Amino acid sequence: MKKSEDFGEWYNEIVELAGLSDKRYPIKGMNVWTPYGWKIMQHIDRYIRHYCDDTDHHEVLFPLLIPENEFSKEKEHIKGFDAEVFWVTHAGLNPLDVKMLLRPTSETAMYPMFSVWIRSHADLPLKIYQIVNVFRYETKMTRAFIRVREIHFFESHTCHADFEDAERQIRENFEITEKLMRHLCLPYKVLKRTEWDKFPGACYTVGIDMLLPSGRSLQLGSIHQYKDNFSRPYEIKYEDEKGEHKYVHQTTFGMSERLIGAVIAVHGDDKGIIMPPDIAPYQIVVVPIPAKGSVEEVYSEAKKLAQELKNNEFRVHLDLRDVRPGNKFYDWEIKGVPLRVELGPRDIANNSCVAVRRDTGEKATIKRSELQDRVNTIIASISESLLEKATKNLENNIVDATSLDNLPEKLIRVGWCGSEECGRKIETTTDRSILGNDVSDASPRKVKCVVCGKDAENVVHLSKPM
RNA sequence: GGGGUAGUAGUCUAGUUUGGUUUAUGAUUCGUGGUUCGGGACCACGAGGUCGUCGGUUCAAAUCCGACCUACCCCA
Repeated sequence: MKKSEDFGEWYNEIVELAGLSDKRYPIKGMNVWTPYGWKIMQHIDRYIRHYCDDTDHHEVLFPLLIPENEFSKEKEHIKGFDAEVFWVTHAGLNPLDVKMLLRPTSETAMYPMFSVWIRSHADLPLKIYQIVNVFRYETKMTRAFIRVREIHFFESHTCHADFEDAERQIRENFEITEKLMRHLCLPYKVLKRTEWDKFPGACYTVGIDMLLPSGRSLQLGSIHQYKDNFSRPYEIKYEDEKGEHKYVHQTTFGMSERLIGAVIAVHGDDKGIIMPPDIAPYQIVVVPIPAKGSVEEVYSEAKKLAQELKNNEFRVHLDLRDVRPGNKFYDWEIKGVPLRVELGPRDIANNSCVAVRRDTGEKATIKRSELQDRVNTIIASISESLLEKATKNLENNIVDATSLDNLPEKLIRVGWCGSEECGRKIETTTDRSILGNDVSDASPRKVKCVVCGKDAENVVHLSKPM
C-alpha cells in the first residue's frame, strides 16, 4: 500500500479498506455509499447547505426525469450531453411517445419552471440550489468518487436582472468555494476555461481545479456565466420598472462527490486516509486497553472518557470490539480518524490518557483535567497542518515554462496570446489541456506567447486531466 | 473511439494447458467457547460455493465455443 509507488492502485485499495464505498454493485460506475463514506458526504453537504442558505439561496428538489423536448431547447447544451444520457423509453409495457431522460444536470429541468415563476423584477434575483444525484453515461474506466455514472452533487442556479448582477453572483460563489474548501483543508485553483472547453451553452466557465499526487489535475467544481443563452430559448423574462420585458441573466455553480476523492488523494498516506476534522465522521476514537483483572474498570472509565469528550461537542467513537488494541489502531488509521485516545490501567492510575495524532503520529500524555483544552488545540492544529502541507505541495508542483519541450507531470504555467490557433497547438504538442488563467490573480504579468511569441496577458495552466 | 487480460465462499487463491477420483484446493474472514489485550494473538469446534450471466458443443463442462455484464490495463 505505497501511495507514492502506484497512486491508482493505492486509491482503490484505500477506498475499499476504509469502507467508503462498495463498487461491487452490478452496474458500472454506480457504487454503493457505505455508512462511513456517506457520513463524510453528509458533513460536506451540511457545509454546502450552510453557506448556500447563508447567502440567501433556497434549497429545492426537482424531479429526476426530464422530457426530451425540454432537454433539446438549447442546442449547444444537447450537443454537449447527448452522448452521455440515460434514456427512459418505456413506461410499464408501453413505449413512450415523448422519451424521458435521467438528468445529467438540471438546467433543462428547472428552466421551464423558472419561466413560469419569474414575472417581475421583484422576483429577482432568484437563487436556488439542490443536492441530488445526476446520471452521466461514462464510457471510460470508472473510479470511486472521481469518475462515476451516478454522481452525488450540489448545483445552484441563479437568475439576475442583468449581466453585472450575475457577475456579482459569481464572485459570491468564489467566496463560498473558499469557505467550503477550508473545511476540507484543500488548496485549489480557480481557472477560466478556454472557449472550446467551456460548459455547453455557457458564455464562460470557471473550473475549480486541484492536483493529484500522480501529477494530473482533477476538476472539483465549476461556475458558469450563462448570460441570456438559456433564458432566450426557455423564455425566462421579467418586466422591469419601466414596463419593458427583458431576458434574465443566469449562473450556475456545482461541486460533486469528487471532493471526497480529492480529500483521499491529497491527505492520505501509506497507512490510509486522513480525514480533515471538520468532515470526519468520528473526530476522536477512544480505544480502551484492558488488562487481566482490570477489564471492567478500564471499560467503564473509557465510557466516561468518551462521554466527557462528547459533552465537549466532539464526534467520538468508543471502540469496545473484542479484538486486540493493535488491531483497532490499524483499522482507525485506515479510516483516517484524526485523533486516537488510548486509555489503559497505567493511565487510570495516573489520571491521564494518551492521545495520538493521525497526521503526524505524535503521541502525548494528557492529564484528564486538561483534556478539553488539549484536545481542542490538537484538533485545530491537525486542520491547520493538513492545509499547510497540501498548499506547499501544490505550490511545489506548479512549474513556469517558456517552452513546450520536456514538460514534467505537474501543473505547468505558460504564456498564451489567447488565439485559438496557438491554444490548440499548445494542447496538441504537449498532450495536455489548457485549464485556463487564474481568475484570482489580480496583477497579470507581462509574458510572451509560448507559440507565436507575441506579448500575452494570459498565464495559463496546463495539465493532463484525470 | 480502438485493442488486450481477467471473473472460482465476504476477500485472495489452486484446479482450466490435455473435458471425466478433489467431496472444487489452501489461506484469510465469519460464528461459538476459552486463554489473552500499551501496535495486526492463540487453541478447539463450526459456517460459508447455482465456479460472473445466458446460450451452445458433448455421454460428460469450473475446464471448449459465442454473446453479454463487470473489473483492470494499454493505445488514440
